[in-house]
Amino acid sequence: MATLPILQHEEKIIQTVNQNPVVVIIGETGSGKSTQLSQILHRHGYSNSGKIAVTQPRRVAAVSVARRVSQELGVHLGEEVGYAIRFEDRTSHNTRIKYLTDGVLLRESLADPELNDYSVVILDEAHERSLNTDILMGLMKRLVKVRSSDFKVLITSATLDGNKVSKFFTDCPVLTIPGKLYPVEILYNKERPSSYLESSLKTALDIHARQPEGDILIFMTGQDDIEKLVSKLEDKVRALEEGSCMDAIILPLHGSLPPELQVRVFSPPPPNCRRIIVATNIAETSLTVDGVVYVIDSGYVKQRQYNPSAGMYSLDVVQISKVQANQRAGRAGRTRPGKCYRLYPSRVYDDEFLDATVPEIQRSSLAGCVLYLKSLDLPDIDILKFDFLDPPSSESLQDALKQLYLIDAIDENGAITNTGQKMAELPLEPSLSRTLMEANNYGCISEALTVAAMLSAETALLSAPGRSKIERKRKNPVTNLPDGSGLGDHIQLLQIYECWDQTDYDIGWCKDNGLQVRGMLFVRDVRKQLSQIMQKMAKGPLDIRTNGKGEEFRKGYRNLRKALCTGYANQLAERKMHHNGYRILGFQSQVVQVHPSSVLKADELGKFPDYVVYHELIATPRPYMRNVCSVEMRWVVPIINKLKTLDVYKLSGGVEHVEEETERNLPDFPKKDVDIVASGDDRESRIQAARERFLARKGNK
DNA sequence: CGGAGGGCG
Repeated sequence: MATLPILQHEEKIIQTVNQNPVVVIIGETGSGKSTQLSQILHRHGYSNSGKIAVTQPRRVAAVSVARRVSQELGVHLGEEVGYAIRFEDRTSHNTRIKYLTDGVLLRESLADPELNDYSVVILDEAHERSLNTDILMGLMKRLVKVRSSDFKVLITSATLDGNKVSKFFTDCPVLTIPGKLYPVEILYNKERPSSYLESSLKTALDIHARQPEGDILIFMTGQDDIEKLVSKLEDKVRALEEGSCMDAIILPLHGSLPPELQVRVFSPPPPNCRRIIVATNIAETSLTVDGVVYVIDSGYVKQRQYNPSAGMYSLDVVQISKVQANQRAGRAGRTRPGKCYRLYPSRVYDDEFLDATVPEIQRSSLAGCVLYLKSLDLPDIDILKFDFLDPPSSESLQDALKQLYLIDAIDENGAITNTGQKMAELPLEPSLSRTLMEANNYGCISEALTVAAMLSAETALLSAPGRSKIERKRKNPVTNLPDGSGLGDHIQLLQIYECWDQTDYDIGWCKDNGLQVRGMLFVRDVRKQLSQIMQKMAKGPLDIRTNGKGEEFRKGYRNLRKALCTGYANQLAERKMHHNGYRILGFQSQVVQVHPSSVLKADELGKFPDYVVYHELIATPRPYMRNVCSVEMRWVVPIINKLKTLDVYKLSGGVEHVEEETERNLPDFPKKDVDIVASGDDRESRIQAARERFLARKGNK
């Protein structure tokens, strides 16, 4: 234990913490910061007046670090040392050191914004800049002022942006704790390769043929590239003359790989055999592979980003940041000196890579975040001027306000409503919380709970190897899986869960139908958690039983779809007259399609419904609505009316300067477009009226 | 008809 570098700095750390409310700790990999900082503070009495909280961006980390620390202190996990993650709280009144995910601490701060349980909060892995950690940093900055002397905040960060964090916390001190990494030699390509797939292949084979033993870790961007590279590597390795060099096994590693295949990277290779692991950035932080001596870094990563003016996400391949490049290189030096082959020139690293990854808060829709901050009701905090380490654009904040207004979470002045306050209690995206609120009024809360839970797990539902097969199955009536009665994907998700429910949560049934067991169990947990929160809010019994093909089924799921329409008022689309493209309402004008994987059915004329709500817009690179639900025009009318009263300036509390009225894209078909649609009649006139009022309002500005 | 990096309540 004495070998951990951080322990040699114990005195300095305590002295600095004594004298400062906030301290930034730059702890390199292997410094022991995650396990030792809490213990050091504990030893020096910081846990006497309250608990020491240590946040982690990931659950597994919170659990495993807590376990380690409890062992080191020789106590039972859950006593002096415990952890809290979603669905699981292993702490007691004895707990002095509590590891928790950043999300859990945020939830706790909803109940007690001053976090009076804690004397110290350590935000670990803050350099990863997770959305929740960024919000927490903003809250901590306020809290150290409010709670003054008895409260300490420690933030761990990376070398490259430690000073930035320090500046944010009014120039607090920065302590650097060296790590225990072995040196890693960095080798650059002279030029950027035309194909980083081919370049990785060549580099890997080169290492395999010429370098001493040690595993190779290759960072690629996604499943597709990984599969291609794995198969090429297998061909080449097989073609090598026997005995000319050692054996090699090739292992893919990415998130949609089933867990039993993921854990293969944790078992050591047979003797005289080299492992070549081809991974996404899952191997950058989430999973640590032992035995890696060589890293091949493509310099790219797949990143999800949100465009607030279009209300759309895209998944793009982008260049990594310097922090990421260093993190990747560090993976080669965990067991002995290693080498990192960067498939790009050093000038690209120097001149083109950003210092740090663009924080998630600048790449996400902020509706949930803004609702959360509003619900805290901090008198001294103005949401639009909330002090973030890296503030999101005002465009993004206004988009969030607009969305929250459309789903009744805030009023026209931007103040949180009673509905909004309740919505914030639910661990869901605002659209889904709003759907639950509404479903409660329509007597379909059970169905809505299921839909919300299913969508919370969505990506974890389909098993990886059969993904494309399942997608085909979704269309193909040969399968036993229900088809959403043609009404869309939300309904299908509900029906799938109800089928599973009827098998008494049979695991075999999941496997037979190509559904991930872990994903479905997660859905059941989420549904239970949501039910409990709803019961508590209702202050009375709520019929949350799953009742299979009951009332809602017979009524064409009308109540549920109506509730979804209200919840997704900010994600509404109207079909173009002459084809099956949709225009989305409330964002800048654009035409989108229903995602090909959708089970939404066209009518006998081949037309989709006039109106749908969608769970997500994704450009890949063509714009699609993913997970759509058919809704009726008369449910849509009040939403269109609300869109007309939208005044972002007022929503912002009249304080923020709004540059220019963004186009609302209210329904306004060109005159020549006289294609007759099912519900044509009074739709046309309403649309015309809406258009005129909108234009009139615009003219007034 | 298209494609899914990672993570959290």
